[in-house]
Amino acid sequence: MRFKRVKGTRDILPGEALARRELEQMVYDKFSRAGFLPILTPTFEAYELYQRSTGQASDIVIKEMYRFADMGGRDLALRPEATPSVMRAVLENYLKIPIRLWYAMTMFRQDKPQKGRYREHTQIGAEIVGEAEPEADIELVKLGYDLFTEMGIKGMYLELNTIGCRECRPGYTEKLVEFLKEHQEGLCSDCKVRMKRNPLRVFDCKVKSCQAVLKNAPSQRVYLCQDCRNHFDQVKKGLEQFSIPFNENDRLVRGLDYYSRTVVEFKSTLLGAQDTLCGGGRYDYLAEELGGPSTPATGFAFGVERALLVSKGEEVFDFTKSPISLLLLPLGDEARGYSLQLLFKLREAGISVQVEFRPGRLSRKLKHADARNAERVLIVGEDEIAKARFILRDMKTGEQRQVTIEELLGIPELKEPPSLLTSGEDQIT
RNA sequence: GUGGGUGUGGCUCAAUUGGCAGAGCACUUGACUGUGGCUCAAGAUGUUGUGGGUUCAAGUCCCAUCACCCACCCCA
Repeated sequence: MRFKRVKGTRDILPGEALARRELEQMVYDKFSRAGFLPILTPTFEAYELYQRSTGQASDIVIKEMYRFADMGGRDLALRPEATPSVMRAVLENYLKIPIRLWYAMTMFRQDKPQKGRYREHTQIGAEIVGEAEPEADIELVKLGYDLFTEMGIKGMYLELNTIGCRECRPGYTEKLVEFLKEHQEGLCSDCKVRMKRNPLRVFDCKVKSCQAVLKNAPSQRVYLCQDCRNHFDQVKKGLEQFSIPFNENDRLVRGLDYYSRTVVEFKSTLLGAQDTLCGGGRYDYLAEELGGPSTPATGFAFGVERALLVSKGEEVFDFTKSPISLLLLPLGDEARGYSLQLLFKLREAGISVQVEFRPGRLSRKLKHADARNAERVLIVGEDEIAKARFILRDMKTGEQRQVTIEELLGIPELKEPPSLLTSGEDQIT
């Protein structure tokens, strides 16, 4: 029985895995320097956590969660996103706020897979918990912007909006619903449902007739309270001050229920209709929703697979070409055991080295060595062991000479870290 | 949930109006018993996604089904 991977999941082969490590290292450095601490939360949580935070009006909760019962009858779900877990962890562990946290964790959503979208995917995110100031939003956006710039994200642009707070949003949604009701006949069936559940989401609709109706919809701008207006103005001012280009888009809402005030999306023109690379915003009420004290917070998260897709494109390291710095070629049974000892000795000295144990004549072994991209080989035969002098052959030039183990340890090139990464044409997909 | 596309050796793809399932790459072995890359020779690899139907005959035509890819919705 040959098995296949489950729909929407992927095997991340060495080439891509290496690229991801490189990315994670970069992110780690950047976040650490900005005072963000790493956090890891469980892969599954109580279903209710997401229901209460991500929201009953979100598509994620309505139809995309992996929900299951464990043997104790607990109602659980694989995490579809991390923010609720992070906030839950902050509250549950009474972490001292303010605190800056970041994570790189897998997420699970049961939607239909396509390019750059998988049922299991990795998100890297950052959260500032306990700071209500617009500067926290600015800091975060700047952090993301620098990160994506450094990654070489192509066609990147940024959309920004505010969706008000609990003071001013109700007044606005009332007006919006009023308007939508008047123009109900022009709306698609989905929007009619959204109108009742989460009216702001109608702005997400791509149906042309709906967009036509929405063209004349009241703008939230007009209804913002003074505090929200100030907050938004300051965020915008900050971004301008630090030369971060953005489009102000009063149609940008977000798919999740917990957002308030600032919402932001990083997009790439390379991604087509599902162009969102990174999403985030402020969620000042989430802590209270989860039974904690009033705790303002703001954060963002991006999909690693998607980010890699728009930074490196289809190009990824070709791991089949990753070289072997030194390969030992034992000849004969006795030489195999000897080579293993030698292998460990050389490794302890910091040399990157492997052994070809498979049987065969020297010519066959050399052929294998070549196929494995060995840069040098060391021939370990009975004669060499007896004389304690081995033949070191440069596979590129074909030059070879006799060396003792002491001489081998003194060759500086062998101590250089292995260069596993060779750029190639291997496919991400 | 909706729409489109593709399924043939490990990989990339051929196969005429329906007529013996093929090539290139990769792989194995040998020429070469301790010196690779080049060359030459030989070899292995398939339920043509699956099930049914039409036919003397189906990779090819028809029906069904599955898988994967792409797009929509939504999201990262």
